Amino acid sequence: MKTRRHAKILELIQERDIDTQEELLRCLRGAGYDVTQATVSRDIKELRLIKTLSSEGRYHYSTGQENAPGVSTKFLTLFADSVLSIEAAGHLL
Amino acid sequence: MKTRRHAKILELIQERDIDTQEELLRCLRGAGYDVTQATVSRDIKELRLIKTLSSEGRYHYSTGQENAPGVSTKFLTLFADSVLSIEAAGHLL
DNA sequence: TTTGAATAAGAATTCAAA
DNA sequence: TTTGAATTCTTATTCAAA
Repeated sequence: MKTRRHAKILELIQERDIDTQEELLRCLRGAGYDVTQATVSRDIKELRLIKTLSSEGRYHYSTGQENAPGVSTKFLTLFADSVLSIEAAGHLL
Repeated sequence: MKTRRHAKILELIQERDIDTQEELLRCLRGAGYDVTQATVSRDIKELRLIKTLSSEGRYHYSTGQENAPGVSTKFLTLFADSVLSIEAAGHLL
């Protein structure tokens, strides 16, 4: 469960600008992850996300290393979906 | 004045682990910079410092790019001292 | 182990002022 | 422009619980 959520978080912060944990929380909930800010804070720590300053002078979350956009995002999405499938099919394995 | 303080901040966060702005504030005051947390917050933003997770799992401030240690720190110190000298000699120029 | 509720701790911003 | 005081906002942690 946590793994899937982590993948989703990485996906989210690459898709759009997430300024606060509250904002991330709303997005997660929109995606069906019903957690609280405390969990988001822990997730951010575990994922080693950082709050950086955008070119417009606003803070937002990002992974430290800039990864080639597109490819990694797609991989993450794929990964998240895979885990979802495995979990969904889990009882058949 | 701000420039000197900025240089000092960069020096400080490379010398030791600074976990919070309050801690940085104390160090700055120890170095003779009598400012408040509001100013430190702004300085951090202007310097684009980020809060990263150390290997021990603790948060601390750092510049984003890891720069070769030693050289840059010395340069910064030198720079800070230079500015100090210029300011001290300012009325003679 | 992972989580939430509540709280504490930390950081950003506002508003005034010099 | 830069700053501080006060405030608000944001985030980390504690403590209990499942």
